[in-house]
Amino acid sequence: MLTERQLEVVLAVVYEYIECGEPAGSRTIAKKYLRGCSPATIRNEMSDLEEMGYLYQPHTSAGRLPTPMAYRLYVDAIMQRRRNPHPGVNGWLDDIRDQRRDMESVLAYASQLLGKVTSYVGVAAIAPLEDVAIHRIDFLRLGGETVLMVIVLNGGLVHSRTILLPADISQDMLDNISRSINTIASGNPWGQVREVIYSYLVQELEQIFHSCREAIDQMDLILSSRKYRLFTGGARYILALPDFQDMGKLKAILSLLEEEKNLAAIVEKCSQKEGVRVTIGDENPVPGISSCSVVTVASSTKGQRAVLGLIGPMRMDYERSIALLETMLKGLYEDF
Amino acid sequence: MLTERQLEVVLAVVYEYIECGEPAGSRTIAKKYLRGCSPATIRNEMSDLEEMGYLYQPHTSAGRLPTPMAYRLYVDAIMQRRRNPHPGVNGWLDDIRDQRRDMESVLAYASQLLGKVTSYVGVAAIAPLEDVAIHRIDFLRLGGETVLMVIVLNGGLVHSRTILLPADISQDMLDNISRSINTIASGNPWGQVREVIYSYLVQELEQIFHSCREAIDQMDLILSSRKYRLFTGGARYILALPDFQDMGKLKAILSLLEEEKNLAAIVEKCSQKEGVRVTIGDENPVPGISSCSVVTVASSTKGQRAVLGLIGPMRMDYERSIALLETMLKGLYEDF
DNA sequence: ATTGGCACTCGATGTAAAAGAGTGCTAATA
DNA sequence: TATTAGCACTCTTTTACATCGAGTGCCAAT
Repeated sequence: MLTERQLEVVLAVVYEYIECGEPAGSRTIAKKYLRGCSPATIRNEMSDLEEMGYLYQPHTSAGRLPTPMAYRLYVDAIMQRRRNPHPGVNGWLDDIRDQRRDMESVLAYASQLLGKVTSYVGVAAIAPLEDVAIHRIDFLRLGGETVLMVIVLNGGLVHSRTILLPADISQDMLDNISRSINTIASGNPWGQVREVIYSYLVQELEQIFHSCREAIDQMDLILSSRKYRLFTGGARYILALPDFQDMGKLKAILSLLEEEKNLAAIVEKCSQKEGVRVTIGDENPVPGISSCSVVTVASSTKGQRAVLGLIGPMRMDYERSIALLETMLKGLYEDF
Repeated sequence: MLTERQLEVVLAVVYEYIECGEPAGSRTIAKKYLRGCSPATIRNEMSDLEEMGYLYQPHTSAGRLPTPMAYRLYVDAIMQRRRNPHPGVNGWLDDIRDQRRDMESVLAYASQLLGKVTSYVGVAAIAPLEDVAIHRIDFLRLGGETVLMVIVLNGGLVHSRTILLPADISQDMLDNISRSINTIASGNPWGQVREVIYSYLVQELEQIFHSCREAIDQMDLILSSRKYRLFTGGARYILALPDFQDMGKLKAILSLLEEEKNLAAIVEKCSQKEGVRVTIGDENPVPGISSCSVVTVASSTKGQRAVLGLIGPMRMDYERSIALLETMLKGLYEDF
């Protein structure tokens, strides 16, 4: 569909706009990217490309801007190419290694780092895989009717949830229950042991079984829904970007970050396949950030699925973002 | 120092500015607040008040704005008065009761609620008191060298931390250690049992003691530092306020929210005494938000110190904010 | 098919005048 | 002596208008 030169022009416009943040004129493109052509030629091509939906003018006397279609073209082109690892990541990873123990704080820190070095919003997320084995389940009486249920999955992911259990079940009884449950569950995925545990609880705790309903429900919630645990960082840095001087956009993105649900939708959508994924503008499942792009990289090992991501303006530096995320996730996986 | 009428004028200017967000002119003040005087009289008073440092003009032909001193006067006046409970809080508390179990999620939700209904930034924090008794300490082997240490305090506060312990200490051994420690610690504050636990670990775990160093360190960190666990919510709503149209201020406040350390400083300072505390502009320990005010209310029970707060522009609605926080904290304490 | 030339468009920038809000001062007043 | 009306003055905001310049579209020449 597109001639060789048209492709060159589109990519040049995208590149130029990502670099400089201003509409690219025919003159600039001719001089910086297609030396063989005159501005007039570029103008003709641009005019055609505008009809085709790749470019548009904010007003008559301005240069051309890329449409989401053009960004898509550009990103697909990048993805074909071989990427170099992002420099500097190793140093940051050393920082992480030095100071952080558990997955939670590693990811929290990683998301902040991502935000800081890119000026976009950093995202990190982790969720258990469907078939992850349970490592152990413990119950700790907090006092009164409340009991803390701690579920540790193989791979080190820890979930804790407060549930209500009758006050007359002592800690010793809880320990016994936990021991029995662990005998059944430990090393197996929830799907395989759910029924067994259920019937164990039914017969063992007959008299108080109705109260255990909630424990089972919560286990289901944690172990079946496989919700992502989300971390974001660096929101403050986007304020410096020219693209977010508009309060409307700013509000949309801050709302997104505060609404766990929407952020989860984005991460979920992006993480369906392994590796890098770029979602441009309207391709995002969340309305309101249709002028933003999301770059994510996902990977699974040891029963967990981890996602690192960056949310930035549509004219974000895709090439660098992708390289950074890939290098970082790879580095993190070497440690954990 | 201030005559009766001067006081009236200052308070009127503050009130007017809080209400309308624009500099108050002599005419307005005379018409809306001091009917007995003419604008010219008010002008004279204002001029004196400006010399005294209570008011200032952004430029010659504008009305007067309150200085932090004036806000202080205004807030002190409010604090003298009896406050009515904030309406609507009971409904929100019902929401919280229905859906949330543990302190963590209650406070997270509360902070979001506070932000949403005021358009300021909501803050919630909780920390153990110095003499809080330990309820129990457990160790859960996560796999490899990592062990999850869970410390439950009387009152329901739960701290967990991943520590490293040699892989050859089995879960059974961990359970034994935990049992012994709990026999010593349960029901007592850390300060009283620290040494006993220390020497127990020394003699019991002689051969691996050096590895337990970290466990003790982490206990100290959690139990002695009594750091606040912080929650913030509603940052997105301040974007709509005219006071935060300025990117500089916005950046300052977002940075504050992302920097746990600074936020902790604010909460700590505000929570030194019981009840309501208002910190205006420069009175805040954190530079950068010198154009903001912080209203907090603190209270201690059951071994915990809880703080609710609002961070808003200096011209925030102090009266409503104070009422809201007081009503809310009181309501939360009835439940927990 | 490409290019140079040129008229045209439209936002950005700058300047000047007018409008409006509010003050400070002075002289009159109670 | 404290208050007030009146008025000149200051400074921002708004509006209008001219200018500039980047960039286009189109046409005729190559």
